[in-house]
Amino acid sequence: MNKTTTDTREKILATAEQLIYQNGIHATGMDLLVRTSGVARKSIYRYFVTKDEVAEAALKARDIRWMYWFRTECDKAETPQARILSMFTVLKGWFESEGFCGCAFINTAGEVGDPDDPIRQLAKLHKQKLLDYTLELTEQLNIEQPQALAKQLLVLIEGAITMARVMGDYSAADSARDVAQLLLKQASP
Amino acid sequence: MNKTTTDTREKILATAEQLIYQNGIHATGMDLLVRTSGVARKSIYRYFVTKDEVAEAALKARDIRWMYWFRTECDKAETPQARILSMFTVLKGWFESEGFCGCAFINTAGEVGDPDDPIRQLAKLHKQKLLDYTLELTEQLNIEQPQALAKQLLVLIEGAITMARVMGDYSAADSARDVAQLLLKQASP
DNA sequence: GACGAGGTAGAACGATCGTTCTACCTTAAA
DNA sequence: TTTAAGGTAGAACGATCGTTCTACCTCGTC
Repeated sequence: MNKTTTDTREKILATAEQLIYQNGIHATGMDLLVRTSGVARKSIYRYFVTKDEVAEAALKARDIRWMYWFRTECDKAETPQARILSMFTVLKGWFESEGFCGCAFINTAGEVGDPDDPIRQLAKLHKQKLLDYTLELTEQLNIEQPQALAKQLLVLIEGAITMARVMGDYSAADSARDVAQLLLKQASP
Repeated sequence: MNKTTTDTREKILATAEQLIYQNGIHATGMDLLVRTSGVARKSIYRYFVTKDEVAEAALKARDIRWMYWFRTECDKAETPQARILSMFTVLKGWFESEGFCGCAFINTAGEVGDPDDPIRQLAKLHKQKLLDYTLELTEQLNIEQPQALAKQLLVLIEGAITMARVMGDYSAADSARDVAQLLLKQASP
């Protein structure tokens, strides 16, 4: 594969990811994608059969990038407890970062009614990955029920993200963190 | 105002609410609304200037109806503690009810990019009402910081709803309930 | 030097969108 | 009985949607 070809493909995906994240799938037209990316219509349809395929690929890319970013940020903390708590400070940093529009997968899942739609499956998979990570962290605690705690932590994470998006209340991350701290104290006394 | 006129208006709103809840605002076209409601195009535009106005009115109606339902369901419990915990069993009943598609306001907020859009403001207002209610409940506990607990409870509620919608995991309500129970025990020993 | 692959610009297609308009029916009040 | 208001059915408008097509440019390779 040529260098310029991957460049074009990357440019399409990066632009689509940004546009979809900001405005959603429905509101992101091919015309806007062409204009914003600077890539010709024909070139887009060379790499992707349909618009939905572009959206799917863009969200897949975001899934990988976001998960990698979140993991590496949280893994910087040294103890298992600190890693769990740092999830919420990392989240707050995300909320306060420029261009924050909530979770792309919660948002796009909201505008797709069909549960069998590939977009919905992508969103579910993304959250499953996040649950896997929280489970990874809780298993480092050597507690009795790491699964139960992991799920409770995911509830807190999703709640904080949703409140940040819908209410614009970024301090929801702090509230979630406080609850997480209590959960940790309760789990390993 | 005539009887038939309010009937027509109600039919429009009820149908729009259902369609928007299931498929989102963008995916709900006027053609589908006309066909599903059985109300003529001209009649719809007699009551509403634009489609956005229909969506706004439909969501406003849903806000009132949902909040009333949620309050009355939760208020059935007799003690303040029980009312707080019952929020999560009520939520689980909602998740398992037929046609559940998550929270209409989280969903629609996801497909509207502009934070100043009336739909976004409606979503924010809805969650504010929910926070007001949780605060109402926590204030009945006679604890030190009812506001902090109310916000933590809202995080749990939003997290459970989001997990139910995105992951299809309705037992998230149970996880949230367990955490709430711990919070209650911690708040008023 | 010819050539095919991959790029750009933009016209154009049919479908669908929100919206308006015409034409006719029903009903309660003047 | 006439009239005006509110209802229905559906054609039709312009705009925009996703998609395809034509025409031309720019390369590295045989």
